[in-house]
Amino acid sequence: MENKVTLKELSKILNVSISTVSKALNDSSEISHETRQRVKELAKLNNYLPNAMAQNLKKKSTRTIGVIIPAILPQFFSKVLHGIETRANKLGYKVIVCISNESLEKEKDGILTLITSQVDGLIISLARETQTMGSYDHFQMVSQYNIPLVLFDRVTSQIDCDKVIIQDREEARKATAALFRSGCKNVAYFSAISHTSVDNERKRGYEMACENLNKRIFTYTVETNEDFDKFFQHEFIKRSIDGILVADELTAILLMKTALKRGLQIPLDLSVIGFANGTMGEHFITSLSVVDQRAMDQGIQAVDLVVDRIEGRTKEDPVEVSLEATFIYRESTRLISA
Amino acid sequence: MENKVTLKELSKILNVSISTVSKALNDSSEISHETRQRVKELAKLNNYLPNAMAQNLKKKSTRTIGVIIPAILPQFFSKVLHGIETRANKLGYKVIVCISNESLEKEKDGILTLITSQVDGLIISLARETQTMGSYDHFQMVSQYNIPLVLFDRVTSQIDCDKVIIQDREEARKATAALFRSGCKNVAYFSAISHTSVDNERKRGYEMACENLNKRIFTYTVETNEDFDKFFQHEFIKRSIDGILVADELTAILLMKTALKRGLQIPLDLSVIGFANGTMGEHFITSLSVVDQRAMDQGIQAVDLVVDRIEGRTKEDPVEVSLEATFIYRESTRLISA
DNA sequence: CTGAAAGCGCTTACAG
DNA sequence: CTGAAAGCGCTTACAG
Repeated sequence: MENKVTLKELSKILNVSISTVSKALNDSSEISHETRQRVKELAKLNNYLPNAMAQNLKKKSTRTIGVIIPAILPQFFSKVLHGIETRANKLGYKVIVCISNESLEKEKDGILTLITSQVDGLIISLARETQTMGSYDHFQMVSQYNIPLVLFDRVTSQIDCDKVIIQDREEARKATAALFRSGCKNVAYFSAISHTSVDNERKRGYEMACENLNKRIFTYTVETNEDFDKFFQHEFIKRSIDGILVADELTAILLMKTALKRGLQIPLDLSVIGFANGTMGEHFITSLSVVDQRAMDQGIQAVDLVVDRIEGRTKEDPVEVSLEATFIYRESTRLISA
Repeated sequence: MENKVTLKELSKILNVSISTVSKALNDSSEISHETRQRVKELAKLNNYLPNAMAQNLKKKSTRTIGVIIPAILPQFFSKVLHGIETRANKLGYKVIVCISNESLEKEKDGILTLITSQVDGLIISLARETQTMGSYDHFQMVSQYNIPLVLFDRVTSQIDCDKVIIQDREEARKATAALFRSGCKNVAYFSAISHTSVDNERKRGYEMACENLNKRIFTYTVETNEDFDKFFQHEFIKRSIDGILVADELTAILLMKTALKRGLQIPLDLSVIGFANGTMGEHFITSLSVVDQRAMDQGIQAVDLVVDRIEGRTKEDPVEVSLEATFIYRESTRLISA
């Protein structure tokens, strides 16, 4: 009922000017110690909170970071968001979140909304549709408005900005090689996120490993449960596949589920390695060996990069942070000799 | 480089007043059709975007909803957030997210930050520490500043505001009764979220079911893996427990994992029902029967309630929406006769 | 040490 | 139909 208290009201009560109140609350050395005390007491008494809109308008900084993620349900993205939120808060920044839902249009809207909201910086992982269409015009706004931008995980060389990624290609290559080393004869690649940058990279890494060892390449796009069934009925048998690298966690779990239901033994009949490191893969029986995408670290790094830009600590050239991923050895793979 | 365009600059180029530009962009009927066209064209040409800080300061509305969740990693909360974000966007609101990390202090900070940010409304699920200590003083600020508030899932009768919950007590009672009906002789209650409102309610519902049927009550608080091992070594045998109601998904999974590792059969030797409805329980082998907490719906309802308040569509009295949860029958329970 | 004034970028009565 | 003016709640040179 009593509603917001303003500097003006405090100044009236104390019979001093608004300027004095403002300076006192900001601990300006211009103001006498005694006045500072009086002002602060009254402010606390009235639960005074500044109006950030007014402050920001004046200071031309909102201490807010805008974040656009393609989805929030895959644990990878909620972990990154956790990293972003925690780090941003520690550095005194708020976070406004938009979810693009893998849609180019919603990503565009998100960018406009966030620029309008005067965010000091942006952290974005590209929508699948955006990457499929290769449509990046909407990022011109970002550079025109001179807003520091960090891309993570789903990135593109077509946008000139700071980036955070893991070494997807190299990790996929190593994981594939490890499967062969553990005794697999025919290793396939599964993905439900085709056309994303990370999928391209991982697939390429997989292919490189196969080429190096003169192995045949088998890549599959899977979307529905039937795709899995079909795979096991035909390709799995025909190609004698006994190892699979999977580009995302949920797909890896669905794959293993189908295999187990069909009476296959993991990792004896079929070895599996997944990407990302989620609770689901960790607790599944059999537990999933994974390339840890270091979600939390990606979030933290992205914040550090964007804040460095905002606060002018980075010189001109774009920075690309390529985190070294770690392989987590679990039950879905046979012992791998170093 | 070129940086933000303002009304003033547009007005200079067109040789009209700032007021005219503003009105034209807002499609005011005061302005001639021709001028409107000219203004809009120039605005588009220059990628003009309004400064929301200035607009909000004037209009005293930010069309922003502040959200505080205790955690984001449990899928329940990221699903709710997804519901909130989607619905809020559809209604033209932005979302600022704070994560309290189950800490009272961070919850307080979050509230101050969000009030300072002039959010039009708040959606909060209480931190565990807040509920444990029963410390709700920081909510006085919210009512003093007259900010519409909706509590969801973790709520308290001590705060007078709109609420969204599921009927935790009744659902727990029904689930427990169902376990007995399916043939269980001794049903226990497991929780890793003790002292939260939802835990209290679910425990109470469990107890009611036991009392109704003259069954003994066994409640356990579990935090570590050892707790599970200890349980199976002692209590499980001593009490001949063959059914367990679990207050959260992860605990249910860890419980089943331990049971399966010890060679028990689910649901033959042990039936399990969990709360929340996550991907993990769905895909676990054996899949988990659950009370669906309707995460997405809770988020949507919370937004509707808070927006109704913001836009003055609700009269005085607090509204409590109590969603009917649905039971999802899966493999972790024996067939339950109606 | 204190205060008057200008201004951040908008919107909106009000006058013409 | 257009524009001058006031004001949203702050901050910050500048004067005194």
